[in-house]
Amino acid sequence: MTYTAEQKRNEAQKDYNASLALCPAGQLLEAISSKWVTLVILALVEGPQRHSNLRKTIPGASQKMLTSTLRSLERDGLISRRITVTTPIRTDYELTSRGRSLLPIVFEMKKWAEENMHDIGASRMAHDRHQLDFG
Amino acid sequence: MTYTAEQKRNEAQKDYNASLALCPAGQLLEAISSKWVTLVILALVEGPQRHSNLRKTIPGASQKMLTSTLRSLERDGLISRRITVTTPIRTDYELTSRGRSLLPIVFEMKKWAEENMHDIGASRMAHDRHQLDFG
DNA sequence: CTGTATCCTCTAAGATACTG
DNA sequence: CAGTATCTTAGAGGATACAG
Repeated sequence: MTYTAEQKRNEAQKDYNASLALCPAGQLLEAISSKWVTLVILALVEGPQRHSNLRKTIPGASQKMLTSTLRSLERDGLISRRITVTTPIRTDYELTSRGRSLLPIVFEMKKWAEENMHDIGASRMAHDRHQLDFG
Repeated sequence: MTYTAEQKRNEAQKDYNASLALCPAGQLLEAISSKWVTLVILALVEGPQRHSNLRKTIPGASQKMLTSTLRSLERDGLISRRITVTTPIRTDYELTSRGRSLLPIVFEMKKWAEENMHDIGASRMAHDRHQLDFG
């Protein structure tokens, strides 16, 4: 049985993905770059927040997404969860020191996003219009 | 017709998503945080690269994903594409100045990821083991 | 070499309802 | 209030074949 160059390349890809998955950065970038991670971290900058409070602060996230984002961050040791067994129950989320070590990056991303939002919007429109004309 | 508090909250969410989508940061974070964006940008740090070269540098990405990532970055004005009409055809991708303005952030993310990869791996294992025992 | 088009699968994520 | 479970669906992404 023979392979084309294309097929060989596909095999190489599979091997690569199976073993190292991605470059060192890649693994964590996925964890950090989830749609809501940055927003949750920013919401916790000022201090511990209750679950219900986070929902108000980040109305774009469904409860399901919020919970799963929080679980994921907890698993990675970026936030901690403290439960107070009252009725009704109460839970507070807080950045760990490792979570706080991400703050400089998160702030920079926020800053960059705010500074470039306008221009990127313009680029997109220009690009899309060009697609309409010639695409 | 009456609504429960839960339903009202869901409605509020929809409105929010429909109008502002997300906070200023959110819009762009999605663009930046795609699985391959960081890797492509890092691959272009040293200078322009051909399509085939990028495939070699980032073997984890299928051609489809690579192309669509490149298109997305081009649309946002973060990279430029120059085509040379020879046979076979040749295309080179290069960071624009706006793309280069992302480099400090990308480097910091890479650095953070490398520094914390080990500890986060440990946290995950501990967390997962706990789940097995008590979850 | 660089890309597009097709098909197909599988997961992310929303809606909803329910438990402690 | 905080969280889980279930159902369902849109879309991301892989495999493959083809085109300029």
